[in-house]
Amino acid sequence: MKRSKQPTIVDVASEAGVSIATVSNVLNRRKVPMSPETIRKVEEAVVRLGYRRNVMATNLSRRRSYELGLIIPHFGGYYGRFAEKLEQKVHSFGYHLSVFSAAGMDPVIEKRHLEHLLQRRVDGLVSHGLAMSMESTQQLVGEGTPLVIFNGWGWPSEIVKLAVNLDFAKASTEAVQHFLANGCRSIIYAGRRKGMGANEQRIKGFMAGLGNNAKSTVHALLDAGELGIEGTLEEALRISGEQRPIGIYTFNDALALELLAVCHERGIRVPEDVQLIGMDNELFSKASFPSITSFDMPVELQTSLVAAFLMRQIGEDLDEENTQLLEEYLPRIHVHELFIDLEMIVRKSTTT
DNA sequence: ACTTCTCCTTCGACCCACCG
DNA sequence: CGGTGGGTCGAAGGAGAAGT
Repeated sequence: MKRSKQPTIVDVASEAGVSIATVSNVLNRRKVPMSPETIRKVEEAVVRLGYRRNVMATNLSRRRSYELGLIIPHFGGYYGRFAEKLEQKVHSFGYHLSVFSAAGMDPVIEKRHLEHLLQRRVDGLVSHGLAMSMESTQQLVGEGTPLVIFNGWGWPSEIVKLAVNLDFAKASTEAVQHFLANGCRSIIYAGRRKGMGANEQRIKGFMAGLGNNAKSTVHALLDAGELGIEGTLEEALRISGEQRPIGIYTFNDALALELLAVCHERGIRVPEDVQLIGMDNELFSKASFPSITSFDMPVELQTSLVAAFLMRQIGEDLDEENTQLLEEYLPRIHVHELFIDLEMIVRKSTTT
């Protein structure tokens, strides 16, 4: 399909009767002194010809693409919100964000996305800690592409300069302590996918929350992916025996909601017999009956930090607000990981 | 097979007229 | 002569097309 030639800066210059550089100055460099007459001629020519800047040529000239890449596990829930917020943040710096999903961690697709982003000469990359392999990340960093990881634990410092992580471990500790304070005599963690970083963090925090109560309190770590929803509830009931109430802390709100539905089906009372705490603070956790206690994900703060740090790595000037943000948070980095607190939203699933 | 041109824009270097 | 305003010039950039 051959397209008719679009007007270029050359056409505008010829139409306005000035040089190409003058057109460029009028359109982009307002600080260069120019007569009002020249500005008027150029602007009129632009309108007459319907000129639109050619971004590819601009990038070629600037040796920058002003494009950033984001790789996330999928587009749902928290990740969708993260992408939307980050898009807004980087846009305020004059950057465009291209978002890709890792499509269930398929290494072939991951490589294809990565290659595509590199061919597009992205100026920086943001990746979820699970969405990219160590090998791909190493390649990226080796080529000098600035990279910020979010929700990635245990990455080697020589690869990752900063990982902006939500403190799932701390939140999980808080969840367990909330159950204990509510008098739960059995506490269960229902997770997803063994070996996943975010899951491991939750388990770590879960055990820390039990602390000295680990011996006296019935507790277990279940894999809901393996057991299924019904199987998870059955196993929780079996392990708990006569101990009530049972506190079930789930990997996310979706899982908590599914468990809630099964409890309703079986006539198990929530929160009297089973208490539930989810994660993500999805809209439905507030709308369900009873509403589900959950943790709010500070996406606003997390994306602000990711954007500000990435911009600093790229060499962009930060405004006062972003400078202050980095000054406040960067001293809190441990090795290269920054932890952000989640806020527990207590609802009816844990209050009698 | 190899070299040169073309695409389009930016930006530092440079030019010229004018003024005090 | 030096400073300033209002411009222009030309190199650079990566990759595909065109020319030799």
